[in-house]
Amino acid sequence: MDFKYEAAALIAKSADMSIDEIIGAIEVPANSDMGDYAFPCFKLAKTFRKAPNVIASEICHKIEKSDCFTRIETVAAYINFFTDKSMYAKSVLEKINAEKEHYGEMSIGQGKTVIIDYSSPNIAKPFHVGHLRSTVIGSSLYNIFAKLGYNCVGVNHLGDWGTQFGKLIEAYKLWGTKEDVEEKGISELTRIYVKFHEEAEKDDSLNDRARAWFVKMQNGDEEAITLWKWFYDISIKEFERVYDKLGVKFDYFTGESFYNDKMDAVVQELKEKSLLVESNGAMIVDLESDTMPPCLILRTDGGTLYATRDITAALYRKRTFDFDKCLYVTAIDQNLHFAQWFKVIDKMGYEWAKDLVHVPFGLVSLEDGKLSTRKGKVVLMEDLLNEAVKKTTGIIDDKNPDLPNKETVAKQVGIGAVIFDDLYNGRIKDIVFSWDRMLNFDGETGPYVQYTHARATSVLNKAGYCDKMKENIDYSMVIDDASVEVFKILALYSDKILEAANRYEPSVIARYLVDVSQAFNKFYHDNMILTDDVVVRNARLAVVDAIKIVIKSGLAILGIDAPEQM
RNA sequence: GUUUCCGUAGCUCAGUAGGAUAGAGCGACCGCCUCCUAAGCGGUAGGUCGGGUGUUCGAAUCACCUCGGGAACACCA
Repeated sequence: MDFKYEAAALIAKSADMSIDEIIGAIEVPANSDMGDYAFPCFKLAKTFRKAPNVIASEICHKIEKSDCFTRIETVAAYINFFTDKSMYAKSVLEKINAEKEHYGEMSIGQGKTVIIDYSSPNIAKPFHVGHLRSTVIGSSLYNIFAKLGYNCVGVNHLGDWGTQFGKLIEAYKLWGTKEDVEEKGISELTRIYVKFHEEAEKDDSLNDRARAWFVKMQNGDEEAITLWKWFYDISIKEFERVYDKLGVKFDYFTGESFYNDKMDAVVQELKEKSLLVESNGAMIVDLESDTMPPCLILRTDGGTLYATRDITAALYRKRTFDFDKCLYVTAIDQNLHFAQWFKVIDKMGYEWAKDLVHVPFGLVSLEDGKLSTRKGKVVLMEDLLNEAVKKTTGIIDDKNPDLPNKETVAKQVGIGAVIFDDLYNGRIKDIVFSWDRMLNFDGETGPYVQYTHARATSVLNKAGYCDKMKENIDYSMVIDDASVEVFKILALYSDKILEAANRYEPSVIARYLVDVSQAFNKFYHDNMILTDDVVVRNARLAVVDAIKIVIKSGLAILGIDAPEQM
């Protein structure tokens, strides 16, 4: 039973309109004194040529009786519906109990593919807090679209090709040793990379030698490729360690190098379509008629660029996966870049250019300014995660010293806190990294949601909750305000997933989980669950069980574990 | 200069396909564990929704202007 749909159907019949015209306008009033669902009649004023409040009362008069609602009344231009509380409780709880972890899933994405390009760090550079956003936002979008039934393809478009590797090879030849690189990994590669830039300031010939190395790489020179592959493997090993901690997965690690041998054909295609023009020695696609700066395709020396590789990758992905959407989760400062090459795809005559979506997020900076690998001004991802786990361990020792699996829980909670913090606010917001905020576990945080889940689990365990208790539940036992508030929120789950997908905004889910948690904690506070009255007890346990299912499911969407105890 | 993003409580932010008295959390102050996990719950204090004009029955939400902050803008990614 869908109460919102039922309300829309009643209005539609009474006003002689279609349900589709009505249902989008149905609201859930902020204050339950005004009902559980409401329909504002202002918009009908023009069609009916009457005052909104007159329309409201006329429609209201004609509405037929329904078992779903105990009361339907008019307040000014609003028609307010008061649900039959126990029927409402029954419909929400039975649905969740029947669907379990599949509750909230939809099939609108059935047979469609969405590619999500996320994380995509540069090889040979440290994985720092600036990389967290793309990683967790993309990973969460993957889960969100999967809930809608889409076939999701997660791609880590590694920055693993380009002149920077020529620089690295030259730097290694000059100042590096096999032992140091093997022992210290990326930090050693970073050291010699930074040194290269310092030295190149004084001696420009270093840059020439670096470019020469890159040309060798492109031509498959054995020494160059061996070194490159070595740096690549070292980096991937460190990245994998971070991904494991974060619980993030990818279907493909096809980075930029993957497209090295596929770009010639694209350049050729651009030429054939007369889009490529020469400008100051470089080859560009002119976008003046689209009020954008030109898109650079080939450098003066014939080398490819970022845009060349992205265009090539998009064509490859369309051919290989025939996607319905391809999402690029990158920082907002790349806005122009994406707008430019999306336009180039469009100019090439591909109608699917409209399916390419840049999902931008705000910049991360430190309290004293920008993150900078070269200046050593970074907070490493591993340090952050370790610190969060350490802090959590301390809290557990303090609050729940006898907790079993302490280490596992500390990881789940500490890392959950970091992920949740990133996903809680709108992705477009800039973030100033703060240890204090990151390690605060009170209020609207991951640990708060996890704690709520642990509390719910604890009650269920104490009750020895089992299938037998789910039989013959008397839903009239859970019609108090706190319970009804819980049902209203639980009923919104699939709407929220859909909204999160439409807006490419995981924060919709994160905020929803806080709403669920707040509703539960109020319910928990107001209602003694484990009472002697078995009828009341079983009804309340059903509420707790439903909440547990939804919180666990929602946290999973964000990529966060839901410990049973903490 | 052009383009673009942002501006809501002391701080961090929700709320923007226009709708019933602008919401949380943190911080501050005051309460609540002989009762299911106090990483919790309740309460108090705190707001010219940057400013202006317009559209509308109705604007934090839309349009135009303006102020303030960030970012991008040719051979890096």
